[in-house]
Amino acid sequence: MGKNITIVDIAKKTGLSLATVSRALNGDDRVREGTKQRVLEAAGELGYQVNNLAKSLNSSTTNMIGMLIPDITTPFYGRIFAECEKQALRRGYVLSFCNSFNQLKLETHFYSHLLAQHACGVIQIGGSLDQLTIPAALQKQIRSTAEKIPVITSVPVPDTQSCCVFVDNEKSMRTLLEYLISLGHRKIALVGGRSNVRSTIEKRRAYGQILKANGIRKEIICEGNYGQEDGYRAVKKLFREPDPPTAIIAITDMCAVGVLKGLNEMQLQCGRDVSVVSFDNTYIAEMLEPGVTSVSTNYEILGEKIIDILVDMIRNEKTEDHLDIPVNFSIRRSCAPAR
Amino acid sequence: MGKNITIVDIAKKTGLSLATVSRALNGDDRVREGTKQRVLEAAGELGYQVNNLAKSLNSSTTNMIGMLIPDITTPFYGRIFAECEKQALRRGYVLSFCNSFNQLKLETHFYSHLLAQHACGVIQIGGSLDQLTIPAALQKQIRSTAEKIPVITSVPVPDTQSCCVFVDNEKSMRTLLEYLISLGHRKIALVGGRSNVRSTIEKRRAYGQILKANGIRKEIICEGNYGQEDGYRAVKKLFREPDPPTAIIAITDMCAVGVLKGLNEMQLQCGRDVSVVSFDNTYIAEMLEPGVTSVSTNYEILGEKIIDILVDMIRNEKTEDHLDIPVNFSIRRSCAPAR
DNA sequence: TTGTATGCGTTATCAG
DNA sequence: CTGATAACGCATACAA
Repeated sequence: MGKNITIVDIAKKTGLSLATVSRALNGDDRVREGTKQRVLEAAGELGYQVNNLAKSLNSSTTNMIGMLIPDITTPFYGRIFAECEKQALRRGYVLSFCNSFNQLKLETHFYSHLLAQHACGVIQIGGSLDQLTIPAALQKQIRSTAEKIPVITSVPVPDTQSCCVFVDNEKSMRTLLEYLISLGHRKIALVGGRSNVRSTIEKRRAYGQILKANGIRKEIICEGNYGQEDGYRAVKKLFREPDPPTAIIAITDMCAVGVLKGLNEMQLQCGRDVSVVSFDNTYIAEMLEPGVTSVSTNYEILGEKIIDILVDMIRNEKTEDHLDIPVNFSIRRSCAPAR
Repeated sequence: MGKNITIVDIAKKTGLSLATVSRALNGDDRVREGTKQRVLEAAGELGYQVNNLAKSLNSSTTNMIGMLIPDITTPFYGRIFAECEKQALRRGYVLSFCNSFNQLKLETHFYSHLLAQHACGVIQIGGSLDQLTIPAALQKQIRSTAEKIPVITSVPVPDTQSCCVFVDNEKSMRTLLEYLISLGHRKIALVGGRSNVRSTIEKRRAYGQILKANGIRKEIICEGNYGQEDGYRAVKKLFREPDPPTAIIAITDMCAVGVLKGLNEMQLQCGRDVSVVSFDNTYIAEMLEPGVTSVSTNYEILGEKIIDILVDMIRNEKTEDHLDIPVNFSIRRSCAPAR
């Protein structure tokens, strides 16, 4: 590993000063075209590589945005990440990313890391943030981080300058329910989801309100988690009891997978005997047989909004206070009129 | 945004010198326990945050490893990434990651970025690397990068110091084929995959050799891509012709999804009329109905090896030259004896 | 248009 | 054990 090549070397080689070389390299106007060429040429010959560390240290600013997500192997979060990355690149920023796996320690650690690296902004989606009461340690970390750099969270954090880009769970739930009700369903179960997770709570609240508004008394809620097993277990239970639902709302696409497995085992046909819909509208919903009708926020727009707002904050510009992200609703073959 | 708090501030507050503060902060032995406490306390009170930029600039070393992957939203690459991240964190390194989307420009750009950030190592899996002849621009970039920092690739790059951690496609194919043959199948189709992708070429070569070794003449190869549509299309075509296969090997789990859809439409039952297996063994294979028998390298071990070797290279230690990563074979309900 | 000198926050070297 | 000072590579205010 030979010595690093720096602008000093270029200066020597060209006989110019550091300042001129620096300016030429950064496309400063006030440098003669000829000199600029000389510098660029010398840089190429020497195999010069900028050192962003020095650059950032000097300017005390980077183009790195941190992104904290529970689990990127999940199609839902994976998609959100990919959209954010795309937008960030477009705006000249780089995303530095970390799986939190819902571990508080990893989360707070990542915030410190970002601060140490002088990231120019942070995005956290889900994780411990989703708990009904955000852990004090995380709250504190976010608070102190937000004093230095812009922070965007998927859930509002009290007493903080962080900005919340929220997903409208009420609207999604309304979309699903109105669809099912329009098909004549009145016994509709909501399957999966923990009662200490904010988004689930919001969905359940909307579920209750909308049912009531439509004159439906019966709420069927199956507590669980967000995976395949949870949908499976719920179905098994629901259809062993008398008066089972005619339609099922799965809390995630993965949960719907289990629902379909369960129905299948019980010789019930999805899309004929029982209607199934789900949240998240990832490729999983499309992949199933039959394809499952599913709803989510529009991922492209979500990613765009998140990055737009963050970049606005970074550049100290005005930023939208209200945002209305449209819903992505795909009707597939998993539903039929109630009989 | 108030002024940054640095060790200078701590030095002032404690009346110590910069050097001592620095040492105390880094847990240097040769500093009195009492002073250390004073420093730590002051740091806490001031809300001091290390500046890794300065640190790295000075030591000209970071703990950041770059990882370049085609598309992280894919369960296959997502899993590999997650395993690498886990191992990297365990070893005290941070992964900086970029989706290449198979775009040459993004790839070379990412290499420059990593060099500029003084990453301590790079991992590239797939992408343009998978093309039969690696694009010259990428090859050049890898070559010059590998002169400065360790590089690990999923495919050997000629004339380079980069290290290749390869996946044994032959072994995987053998596992699948021997299983099918042991069930009595002799008309086995290989569905999906482009003929200019190295891993596919390797799989096809193994497919041909193993069939021949078992006295099977007939090779049925359906060119395509790696998605759902490709499996679907292939099945439609295969079963419209006379003498269709009794077993299908899908080039990926996603491809198997399409295969199942196609069979379903043609009233053929997977796991009874036709046997289906696939590569990658991601949760997709498990999710399908019926679950699809699938094979892959062991992801945990792959991630571990990759990071172990890279870290060895970073620390200039000896590194394994040969690595034998075991195969992950899950038998599910998608196969039956040939009739 | 170009050059000089200084600082960004740390660590390392050399002296006490 | 502790302190002063010089790097690390770059950008910029100020001077020419």
